[in-house]
Amino acid sequence: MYALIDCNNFYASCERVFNPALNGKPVVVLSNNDGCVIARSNEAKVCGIPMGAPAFEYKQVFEQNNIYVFSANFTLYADLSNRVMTIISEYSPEHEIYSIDECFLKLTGLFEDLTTYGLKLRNQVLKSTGIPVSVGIAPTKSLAKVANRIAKKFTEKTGGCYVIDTEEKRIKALKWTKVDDVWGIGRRNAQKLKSIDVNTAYDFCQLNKSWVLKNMTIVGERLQDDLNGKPTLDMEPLEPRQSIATTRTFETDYHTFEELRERIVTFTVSCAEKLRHQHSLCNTLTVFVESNRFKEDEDQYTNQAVINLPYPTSSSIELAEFALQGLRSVFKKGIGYKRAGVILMNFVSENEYQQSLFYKRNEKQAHLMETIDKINSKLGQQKVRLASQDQKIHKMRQERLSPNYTTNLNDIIEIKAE
DNA sequence: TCTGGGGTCCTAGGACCC
DNA sequence: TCTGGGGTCCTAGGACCC
Repeated sequence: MYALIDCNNFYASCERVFNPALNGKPVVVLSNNDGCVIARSNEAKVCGIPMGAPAFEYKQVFEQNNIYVFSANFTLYADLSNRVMTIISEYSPEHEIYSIDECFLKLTGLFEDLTTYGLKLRNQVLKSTGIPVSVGIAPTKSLAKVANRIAKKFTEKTGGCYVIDTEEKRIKALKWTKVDDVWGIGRRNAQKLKSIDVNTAYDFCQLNKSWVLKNMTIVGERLQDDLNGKPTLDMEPLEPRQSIATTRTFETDYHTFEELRERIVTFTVSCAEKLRHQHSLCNTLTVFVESNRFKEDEDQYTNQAVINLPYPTSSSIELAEFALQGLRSVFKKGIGYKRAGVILMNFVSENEYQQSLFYKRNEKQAHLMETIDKINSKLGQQKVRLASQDQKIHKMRQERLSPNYTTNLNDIIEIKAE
């Protein structure tokens, strides 16, 4: 059996942990730049705020419904996520952290009643972290997803844990699940399926196998098997990332090369730090720039430069030089740039990689990077940085940022005695 | 005025080989 | 009129996830 543990409205729940006055109140969390809604408490969902809603369009709705609005505080969310995952991972020798707020467990050799087990897990996470989670348990991963949905939807009835352990329950659950809500069936395929009158997960499972293979590739075929109770999607081991990206939408449009340059260098350094953290070197670097697609009356332009590096590296200095080379080749005057980014890919391990006949890895720089990483991890991000980076830590709009309760001593919660 | 960010996997088609 | 056959590797773009 597999269990899927999913945090309820995770970011909104994180904001509530140290601010219990928010319990029972509608809460939304906004993306970077306070752009879009990326998390909603149940109360906010009831107010009709969709996922991804542009904040400025919903300003009135926020006010009319007394909604508590927060800028995304990813430092806080990442820290609370780690706490939740630590607890969950103690419940089984095999766990897979699927996203910041979801974790699969493989359950083998359990003697305990599964519902009891799930409820115990749920209660411990809630008690230890303040984060409410839902637990779904079933014979396959995709069915555990379905079970989780039921647990979340009918929290009062289920107590937040639902188990699919009989064929009757499986059929009933699949008939209840709309085809658009199936894990792995996105907008495109849902549309296609509905056009042939396939409306529920159950209908999808009844479909002819060759139709599924032809129209939804092997991905669809695997999903169908998995939903039919034949475990096809297994636990995936934790691997280093295959690509690392830093991309941003700017607060205003940039028109000059210099403005873009310092941002691109900072993006590159941020990617390089993550690259070194997983002990990889990269072989390919992509730089892209985009104009403001919402200003339809202005000239639109997007371009990217893909640079195949002459030797694999993780040095911020070297990568920044390549990134600037890329930026120079895509930069065009007279455009208002609204978004840009850097993507690293084609990684090799720091310890085993093909050396070049003509270039040698700069060992001095590798040591320098190690030292900079150590200083920054001790004294705070970007304390040591390249001169070509932003001179200021770049200000994005974050008007409603909550304190870093758990990661900054100055933000630690105060408890006042009467 | 304002509209996010970071990932993975699969396939078709091009370029190449003999 | 007619234009082979069988491979591999790479990449861009699509579809999906959170």
